[in-house]
Amino acid sequence: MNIINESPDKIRVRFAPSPTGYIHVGNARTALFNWLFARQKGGSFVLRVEDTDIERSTQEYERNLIQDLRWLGIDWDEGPDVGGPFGPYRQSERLELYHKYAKQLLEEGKAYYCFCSPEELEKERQAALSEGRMPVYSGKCRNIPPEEAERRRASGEPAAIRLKVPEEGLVEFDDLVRGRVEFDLKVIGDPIIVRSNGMPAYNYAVVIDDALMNITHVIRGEDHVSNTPRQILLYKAFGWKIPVFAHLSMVMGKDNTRLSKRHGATSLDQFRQEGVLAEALSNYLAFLGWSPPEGHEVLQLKELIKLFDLGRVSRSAAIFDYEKLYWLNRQHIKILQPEKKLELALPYLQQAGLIPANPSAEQLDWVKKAVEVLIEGVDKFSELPQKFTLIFDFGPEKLDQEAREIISTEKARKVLSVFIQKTLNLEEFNYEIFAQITGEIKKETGIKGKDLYHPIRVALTARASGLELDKFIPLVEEGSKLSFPRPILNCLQRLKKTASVLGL
RNA sequence: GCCCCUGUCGUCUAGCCCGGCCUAGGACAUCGCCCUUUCAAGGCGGCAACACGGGUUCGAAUCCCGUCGGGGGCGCCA
Repeated sequence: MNIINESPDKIRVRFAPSPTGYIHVGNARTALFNWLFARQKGGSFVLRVEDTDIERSTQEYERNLIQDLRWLGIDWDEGPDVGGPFGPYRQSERLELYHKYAKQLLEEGKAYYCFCSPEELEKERQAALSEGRMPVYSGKCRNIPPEEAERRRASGEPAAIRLKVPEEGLVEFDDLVRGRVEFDLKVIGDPIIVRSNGMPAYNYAVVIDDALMNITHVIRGEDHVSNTPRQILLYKAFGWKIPVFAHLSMVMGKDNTRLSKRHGATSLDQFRQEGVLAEALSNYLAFLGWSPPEGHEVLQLKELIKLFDLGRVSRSAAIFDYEKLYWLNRQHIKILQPEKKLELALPYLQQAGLIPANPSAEQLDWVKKAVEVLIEGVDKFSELPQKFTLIFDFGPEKLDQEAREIISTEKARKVLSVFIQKTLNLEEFNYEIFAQITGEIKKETGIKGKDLYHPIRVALTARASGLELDKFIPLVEEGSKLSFPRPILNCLQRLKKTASVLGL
């Protein structure tokens, strides 16, 4: 084994995804828990790429993986892109290692060649299943003399390598989140460690890698608990130190099935594109199955590191709640600096064609103010362009039902005709003028409050709801002076249009 | 089917290990009220859970057994 100049009891964890697609939030949560644990304990976090499934692994997926994890806020001390003393960090580059140790097991008589065909094995499996037994390899090739096995291999017969597992006994381990877990060896057959194509099997490669990389704590999904005894058996066969295991419960969709595209966004990439903040997503992910002793829920990564505790991780599966994620996102958006909000909002507004690709300083300044007020109550940045239509779109000719009702009353007609009359000959408009005029109307007609302001809102925005008018008016006035791809009408222009549409 | 894990409000969970402080706490969602120049945001309040059945005990969400439900696994996938 590698002897590296590092304190032997230093905590080392790893995240070992296979680059076969975009990274799923469930995996991201596993990565996050590993990372939080490592960072809190002053340990090392290793990224290892499990790309032995040549059919499905690609370089591009690996790049995405790295990019997505970085975006989330996770970094690693060792990995395929940054190197490290225990490399290489891609399984496809560690093939000789697997062969070397497989050979060792073979020589020690702890492993053997298996010549059973996949079809044959499948038949046995089906038979066991239909008889209500756990499918366990029969051990048929277990006692083929090594010389004979060698001969058959030399003649070109395909062979896999299996680990010899004791026939009786118990494999047990103390899981950091689930406590003691036991498996009867009777339900564990001799697992294949090297496939007949020469590639290592997953259960074998992880053990070699984890052991050689000095991984002390294996934190992974619950779907691996039944792999654990096989892996422990391998550690024992080599006489290696067995790491501490911690199995995290699964992340489910609303219908209690594994979270999938059907349920909505599931990859980090999708959430990023939607405009969910990385800090909101990591915050939410951390709270799936874990909670700090004190009730605070809106936390930054730094605080999560401080508070995280594997012992407080829940053992039952958690349902991914988009509503709560969006709530957390709103909370994190709220505490962002205005400059940051602008930076994040801009791409969405540009893509919607509202803001030019190279905006002027004045335009940027205006957008910053607009974002500041329009982002209120927005779940994710992708919803922002829709909010901006309040400013950019003005269509009094196509009012919705609610707006139409508001301006259809006697009082509303009165307010509007007076208001429009008083603005008819104005050269400019601003909130002070607005306040003065509404004050006059109140005095002259006795109409006030909702009856007064609501119709004016509709006249100015062509909608029943939106921003407060004291925010809306300055924003529109200022914006109308800047040349946007889609020009913003100022208040007086809006009023004229409304007047003509309504025949006032 | 077999093996493993798991079961507190609709959801995430606190409490469980070390029984009484639990008439079970918080958050999201939902409902209502307040605030208000609409809506939202915000503030306040309401509704809402110990899966079920047996034990053990003076006393059980907490300990034990069983039932039922949910999830995971049972590959020459990872």
